[in-house]
Amino acid sequence: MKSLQVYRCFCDETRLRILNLLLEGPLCVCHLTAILEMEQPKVSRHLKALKEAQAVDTERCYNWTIYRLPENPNAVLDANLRCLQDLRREEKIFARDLKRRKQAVAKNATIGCENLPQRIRALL
Amino acid sequence: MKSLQVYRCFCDETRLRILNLLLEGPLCVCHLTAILEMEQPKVSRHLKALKEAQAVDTERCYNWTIYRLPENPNAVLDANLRCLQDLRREEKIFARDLKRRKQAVAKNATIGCENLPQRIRALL
DNA sequence: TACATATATTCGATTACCCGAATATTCGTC
DNA sequence: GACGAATATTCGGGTAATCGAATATATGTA
Repeated sequence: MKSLQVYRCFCDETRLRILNLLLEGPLCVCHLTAILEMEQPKVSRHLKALKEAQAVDTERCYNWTIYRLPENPNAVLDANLRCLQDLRREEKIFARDLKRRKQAVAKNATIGCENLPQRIRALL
Repeated sequence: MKSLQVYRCFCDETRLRILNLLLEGPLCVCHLTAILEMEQPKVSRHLKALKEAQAVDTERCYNWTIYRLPENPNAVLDANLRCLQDLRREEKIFARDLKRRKQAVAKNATIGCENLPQRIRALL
């Protein structure tokens, strides 16, 4: 049953935190790693689980992989993303993450911009 | 994080099927066992998990334990019970269970009534 | 008290999940 | 081709979830 996979995604605090962060917009792996203060392989593994459950979409952009919420989430995902927004008020960790997200993204308007390859940066 | 426990409840097909059945009204363990065509200890164990996550309420009634959805489900539970009603159209197993439920309950207007203690039956 | 029914719990084995550590891959620069 | 940065995967160990089988408990009857 397909919905079970979506529910399994929501069973892990790290994945809830990632989804909460993506509610504010796309992020690359390195930003997620920094915000969550976790090892990169761990973050990547959770992102893979989310991807397999179709809870996130990805876009490869040079060296970066941008993760975002799907444009047309299925009903179960959609309902629980809404719940997540309510949970922000109850669980401090979500608010903390959003605060750190703001700090991380403020440094660079474009994600990962600080390390963009020279050839690419010249185009901006 | 408390919501994780609720989500873990939804990660199991048997528990989803139980919740789907309870959307139509309370049931006792023996009816659930019959409808789901599973061993009773298995059903009881899943019911215990639902109870611990506060996804069901129980009421002891003579020899029977009646399980029902809580009157005031929390936000996550409520949202996903709604999703479950939509899932009925996508997953045949839910419709099948509802059909069997109707058959099981039709036999006895009162749940478990066929085996009610004589002293109790006299009161009806 | 002995017995029957409904339900709950325990036990042991299997499987699934999560993690840290190490390594692989991909893409761009020099 | 060598190197660096960003990301992905693999490996081994520990923990948690699930199951069937057996057993325990609770309630009522004779």
